[in-house]
Amino acid sequence: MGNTRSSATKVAQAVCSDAKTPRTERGRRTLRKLLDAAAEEFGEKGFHEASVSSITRRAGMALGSFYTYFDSKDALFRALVGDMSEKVRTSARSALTDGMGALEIERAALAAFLRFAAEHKEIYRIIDEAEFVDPASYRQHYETIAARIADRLRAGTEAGEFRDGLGELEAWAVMGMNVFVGLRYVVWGGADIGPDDIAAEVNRLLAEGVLRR
Amino acid sequence: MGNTRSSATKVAQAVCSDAKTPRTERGRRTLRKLLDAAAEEFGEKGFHEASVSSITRRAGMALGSFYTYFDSKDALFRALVGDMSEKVRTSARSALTDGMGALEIERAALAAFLRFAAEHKEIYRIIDEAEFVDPASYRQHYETIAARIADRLRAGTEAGEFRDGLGELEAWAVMGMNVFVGLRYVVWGGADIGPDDIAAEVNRLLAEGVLRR
DNA sequence: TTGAAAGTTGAACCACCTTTCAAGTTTAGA
DNA sequence: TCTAAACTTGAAAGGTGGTTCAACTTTCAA
Repeated sequence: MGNTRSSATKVAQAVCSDAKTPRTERGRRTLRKLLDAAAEEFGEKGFHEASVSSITRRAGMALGSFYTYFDSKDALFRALVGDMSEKVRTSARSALTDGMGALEIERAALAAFLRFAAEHKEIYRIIDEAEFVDPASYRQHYETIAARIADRLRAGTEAGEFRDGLGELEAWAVMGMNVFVGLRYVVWGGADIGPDDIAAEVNRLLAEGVLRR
Repeated sequence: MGNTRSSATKVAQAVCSDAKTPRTERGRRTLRKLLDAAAEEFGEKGFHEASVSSITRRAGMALGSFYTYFDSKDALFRALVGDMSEKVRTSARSALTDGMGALEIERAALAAFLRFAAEHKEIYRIIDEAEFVDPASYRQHYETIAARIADRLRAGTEAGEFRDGLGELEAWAVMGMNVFVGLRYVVWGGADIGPDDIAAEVNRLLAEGVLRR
């Protein structure tokens, strides 16, 4: 199932600030089960409707075990936000390969993000709810992504492919586009358009804008 | 204080589906006080941290009076989302005047939205939290705004100012830009850039995109 | 083999906060 | 003025669900 020693260890590192680090392999497996169950539960119900007892029930363990791994329901949520936030960033980065042009990079990053969102619709609810449960992580999530987009835009300008004057503000605008089309066409669904087609159309808007020429 | 008979009546109509319509002028004033106190409380604390007793304390009335006007804390929140949602739409529309070009309309609508957000930073938290407390209103809020943007884009195309191929997807992208720059530069603040300058820069991005020419 | 550390268990505690209600006060129109 | 309806009041009921804890089981290294 992919719960090898190394992947479980990675989990423990990623969430170490909020989870009590397990000492044994059994503990690492239990922590992973807890995080997976929590992602489902928080994704379906939201933070406040979700209950610790329901999460442990999903994970197939007793209520009390929860507090071996987390100090509180809040701490679990924080750990999960960090976990998810890293996954989102990783998914976009892994889609980029050498030799891509600046515009192509934006298209590929968006398509990868949309595919990831399709597989993990719960990220929207979890990241969005962090605004209320864990504001610091919420800010950090978006600021980190915006910084990365801003870097890519500047690189595009330096490569002569993009115009001048692209900075942080444009990065936030690009991020907003990506997030909102993902919400509408991937999370909500109902329109017959796949990640690649969405990315292509948004990419055209990003490239040339709306003005007729 | 602006609580004239006619404005209080308007309130009662706007929230009628969730509030119990007051019969007297005193009742309308009390309902308005409740909505204002709730906007503050929900804006500061979020739905779940906010308490009915704290809201009535802010509004300067007894706890029990709350249930004269709303069936539940949820009903109050729904009423408030409807109230806020309408205010956002009104603010953008009121900035548009006859004779504006299509691109200028987008700039003016964004600037007006940003000014409104600066005056009512709580709208972000309230609308965002509707995703969890009142999903139907959340969807409706964004779908309504997206539909309006899509109409404006189509009008721009018909007027020959915008290119072809602008539809719902582009409308969601535009809305995403606007929401995210508002979050970053107005709600979070910290950068010395005002609504008009933000709107101008986003407008350039929308007009011509990022490609060098 | 063995014992100390790690992990598991679930009943019970308890703090919090929404909602109710019956009694009192104010308003508005006849 | 007078009375029925509208509105106000705040103590207390009642439910929910996070958190604790002490006894029990499993793991692992010496």
